[in-house]
Amino acid sequence: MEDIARQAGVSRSTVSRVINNHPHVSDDVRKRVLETIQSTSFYPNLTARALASQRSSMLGLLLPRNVSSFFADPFFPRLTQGIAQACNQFNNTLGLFLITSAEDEEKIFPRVSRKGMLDGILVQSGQYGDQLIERLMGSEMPLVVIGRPFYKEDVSYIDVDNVNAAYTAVSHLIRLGRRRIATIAGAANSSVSIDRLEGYRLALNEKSLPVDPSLMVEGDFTEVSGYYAMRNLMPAKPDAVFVAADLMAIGAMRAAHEAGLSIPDDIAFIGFDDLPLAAYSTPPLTTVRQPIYQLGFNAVEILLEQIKNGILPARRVILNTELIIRSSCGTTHRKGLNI
Amino acid sequence: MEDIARQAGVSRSTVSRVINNHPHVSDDVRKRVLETIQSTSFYPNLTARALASQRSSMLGLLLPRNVSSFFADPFFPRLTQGIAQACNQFNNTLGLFLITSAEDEEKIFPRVSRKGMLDGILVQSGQYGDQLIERLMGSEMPLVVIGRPFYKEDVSYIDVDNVNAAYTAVSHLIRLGRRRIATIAGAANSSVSIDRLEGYRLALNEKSLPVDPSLMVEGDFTEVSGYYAMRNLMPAKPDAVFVAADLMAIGAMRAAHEAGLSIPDDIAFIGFDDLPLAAYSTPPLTTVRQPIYQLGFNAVEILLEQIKNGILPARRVILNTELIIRSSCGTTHRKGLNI
DNA sequence: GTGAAAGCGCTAACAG
DNA sequence: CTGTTAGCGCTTTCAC
Repeated sequence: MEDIARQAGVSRSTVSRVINNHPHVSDDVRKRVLETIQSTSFYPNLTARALASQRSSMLGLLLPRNVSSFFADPFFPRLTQGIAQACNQFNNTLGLFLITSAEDEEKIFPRVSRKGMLDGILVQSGQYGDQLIERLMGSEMPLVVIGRPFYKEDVSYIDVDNVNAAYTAVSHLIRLGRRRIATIAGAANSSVSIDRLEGYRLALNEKSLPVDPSLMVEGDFTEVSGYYAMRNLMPAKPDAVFVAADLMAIGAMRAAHEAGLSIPDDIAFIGFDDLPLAAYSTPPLTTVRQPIYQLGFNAVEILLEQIKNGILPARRVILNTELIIRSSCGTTHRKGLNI
Repeated sequence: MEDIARQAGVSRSTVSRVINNHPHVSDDVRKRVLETIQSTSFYPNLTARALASQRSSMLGLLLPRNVSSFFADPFFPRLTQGIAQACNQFNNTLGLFLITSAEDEEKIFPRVSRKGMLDGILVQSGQYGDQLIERLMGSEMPLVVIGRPFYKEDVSYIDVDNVNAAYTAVSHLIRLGRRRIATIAGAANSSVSIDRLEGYRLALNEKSLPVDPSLMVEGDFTEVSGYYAMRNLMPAKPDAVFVAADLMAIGAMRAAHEAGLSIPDDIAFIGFDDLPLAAYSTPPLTTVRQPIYQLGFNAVEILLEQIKNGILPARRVILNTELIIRSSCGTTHRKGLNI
C-alpha cells in the first residue's frame, strides 16, 4: 500500500479512502489510484484491515450436531450453500465450526464469542438442553439463530413455519379421506420435530380425530430410521403417514413396499423437505417444500444488518412452506368421501 | 493484555510468551500470569496476533462445484467433517469457500491467494478444464488438493486409490461368474470417474473380457441419475453392474426392481462409498468403502506440515479402500463356475 | 479534498 | 529469564 501510494503520488490515507469507496476524493485522484492498484495487482491485507477497523468481515457458522446427522441430512449442505453464497455476495468470509463434542465447544467458544475474529455468528438451533445459544447470547456478538431456539427471549432467529406446514400436510390427508394418519417424527429433542408434531396434532384435533400414540413413532432423519419406524408402525395399520423428512419417507415407503402394501391405495405418504429425490421416488413423493437455501441466505442478511445497526431489537423471520402434491398421497381415498 | 500484564506485575512480552507456551519463562512467573489470565477470562485477539505473527491459523477449504452436486453427494459433508475436526484439533479455524460461478471465483481468488487471511488452502479437485488449481499453484500459498488433480506437477495431493478400488470390485464380480459386467460411471470430466472407469477396464482386460461400450453409461452421482442410467442399460442385458457411487447404485437397483429383475440372481450390483444407506438397502449393497473422513483429516495434517516446513517437496498420499461384501453381488453366480 | 500521525492488540528481535 | 522497542498493514481522527 505504501508502494502504490508513492507510485500514485498520494498518501496512504488517500489510497485507503479509494479502496474503501469513501466520498470526498477527487475523481482524478481516485482514477489515478485505481489505475496503479490495477497495474500492481495490489490487494489489501485483510488481517491488517480487520485489526485497524475492528471489523473482520467474517461470519461464523456454528453447527452443534452429533456427527451422524450432519451428513445424513441434505438439509445442512443446502443451508450452508445459501449462507456461503450470501457471504460471498456481501463480501464476507464464512468460518465453519462443527461442534461434535463438549471439548470442541470449549475450544471453539472463546474463539468465536470474543470480538476479534468474527463480526457475527449464525448458529443452528440445537437440541433441548443445549446451552450453547444461551452462552452465545451472553457474549456481545451479534447472533442469528437458524431454527426456532428453545429459549427465545431476545434472540434474532429465522425459521420456517413448521407447525403450519405439518398442519397443512395432515389436513390434506384428512381431506383425502384418510382417517388413521400416523406420523414419523424426528428426534424428540429438536424444535423442528416438536413443531411438526404440533402441526400434526392440530390438524387431527381440528377434525376431532383421535391422537393415537400407537400411530406416532420417532426417527432420526435418516433413511434407515424411516424404514424401521415404518415397520414399527405396521401393527397399528395406518392408512397414511406424515413423515417429518423426505429421507425417512423414502425409507418408510421401502418398508411399506416390502410388506406388500400399495402406495397410495393402501397407504399414503407425505414427506418434508422436497429433496430432488422426492420427485423421482416410487411413487413420487408428496412433500412439504421448505426454502432451505433462502433460510441460509436471509439469515446472513439479517446478521449483517444487526452488525451494522446493532443487535436490538431482536428480529424474527418465519418463512413459508409449500405443499407439493405428487402421487404418494393419492387423490380422494378409495373408501373416501368426496371433498 | 496490557491489563493482565500489569495485574501480574510483568511486561506484555512475558504475557505473550506464556500464552504462546514459549520456553525460558520461570515457573512461578508463568503460574502467576496463567492465574490472572484465568481470573480475567482474557482471550487474545486473534486478528492482532495474526497481523503481528504473520500467521492466521486459518485454513481455507475451496469447493469448486456446481450447486447440485455439492448437496446431492454425502461425500462433501463427510469430508468437511474430517477437515473441520482436524482444524479444531490443531487449533486452526476453517474458512469455507463454495465456488459456484466464475464471478464467485473472481471474488474469492484474491481473498484466498494472498498472504493475509489464510495460512493455506485445501481444494477439492475440480473438473477437467478447471483452471483454479493452476492459478492457486501460481500463488505462494501452501496448497493441498483433495482428489487427483489433472495437472499434477508439483502439487501435494491426497486421494483414494480409485483405480485399484474399481479393479478389485469388478474382479470380484468376474470371480463370482459374472460375464456381462456393466458400469455406471460418474461425470466424465472428473478424475474420480476416470480412475474408476480405468479400474473397470483393467479388470476386464485382465480376464480378456470385452470392454463393451453398450455396457458403459454415465450418471452424475445422484440417485436419480443412477435410476435412468440403469434403464438405459437394460437393453444390453448386463448380469452385473459396477456403480461409481452408492447413491446411484440405489437408484439403479430401484430401476432393476421395477423391471422385475431379481438381485442378485438376475443381476448383481456393487456400489462405491459405503454410505450408511448401503447396509440397509434392499438387498444390502456390496460396495467399496473409502475413508472419506480420513481423507479430510489427513489433508489438514499435510497442509499444516507444509505450512510449517515449506511447500516442497510436493507430497502425494493415496489411501486404501476396502471392498465390503454384502448380498447385492451374490455369491458364486448361479450359472457360475466354482472359484 | 488531502496528508500527518496515532493507533488497532499482539509478536519478536534485541538488550540486559 | 525478563523488559524495551519496534513494528505487522491498514484505518481514522484531526488539521490544513
